[in-house]
Amino acid sequence: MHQPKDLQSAGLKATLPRLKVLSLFETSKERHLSAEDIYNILHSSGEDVSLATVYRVLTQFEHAGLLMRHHFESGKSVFELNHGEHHDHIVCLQCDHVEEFYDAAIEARQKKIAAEYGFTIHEHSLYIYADCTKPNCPNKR
Amino acid sequence: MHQPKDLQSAGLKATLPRLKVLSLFETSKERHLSAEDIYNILHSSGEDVSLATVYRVLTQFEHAGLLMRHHFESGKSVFELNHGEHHDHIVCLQCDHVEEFYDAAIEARQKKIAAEYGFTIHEHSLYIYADCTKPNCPNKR
DNA sequence: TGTGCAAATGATAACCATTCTCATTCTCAT
DNA sequence: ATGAGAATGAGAATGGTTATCATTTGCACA
Repeated sequence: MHQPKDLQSAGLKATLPRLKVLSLFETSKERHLSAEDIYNILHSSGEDVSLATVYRVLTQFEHAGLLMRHHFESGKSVFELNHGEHHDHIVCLQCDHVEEFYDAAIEARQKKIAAEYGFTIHEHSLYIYADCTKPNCPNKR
Repeated sequence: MHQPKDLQSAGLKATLPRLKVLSLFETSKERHLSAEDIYNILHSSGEDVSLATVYRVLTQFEHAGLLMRHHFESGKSVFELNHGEHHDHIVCLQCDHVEEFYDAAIEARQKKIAAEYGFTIHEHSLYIYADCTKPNCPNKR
């Protein structure tokens, strides 16, 4: 993990802050992290990276295709490693737990619909907001 | 349009700012409006409503079921009249033009997928970001 | 293997959308 | 009409994010 090569080939210098952020995504149990999450995790393990740098690095990684940015209803951006396979999300409204899924039928319908309306699809985001069934979910139902 | 009755039955007093905002949604050509849009439109027609009130009224209308709130990638909330029929959106990334669509196949698949993962769907949002074909769209392709 | 320069970082101010505060004004049941 | 409580306006405050700029760092080249 965190080979300088990844960054170099993405056209980014292998700086310490960038290596730390990338490594965090590769080792963290939680796939989906916000800028604040990253800032807090790094600081609590003694790795001081400025919040401004965290934001800059996340945006750069997004543009370089290393990360994907998501806008959940929380109002803040959430990032995950771009493993190259498109997928959509189910987000629990109570505990923010996220499940990923991919459905070929939905993808196909979307393409068809966009074409009908004369649009060229750039990307799409499908978020299903729901109540999950994790035992520790604060969801009361 | 803008009958006090609508507001009363929603449990809201028929105040001037509320009537103005509601009426704006009912008469505006653009179905999808942000708080700032509304503030600007009202002011440019001599109707002075405080921006804070616009935000308050929008949130109240959303809770009352009169409006629906959407989170597009623009970063700001966008509202539209709740006509009771669920639909999804295609948003042009260049000119913010919005098309609505409904696809029974996609709806069915979503329900099925959520069930497979053990979720109870609360709501969902499907936004397709694309390039539109409006003649006045600043989209360069 | 040192050196310079462009690029990256840190600290903090600025920004933007939105919410809060609180004194004043309005709505509406009486 | 009137009074109690709700709604409003103005501006301060907030939260997430971006911009500024002086300082530091990575790295191509000598």
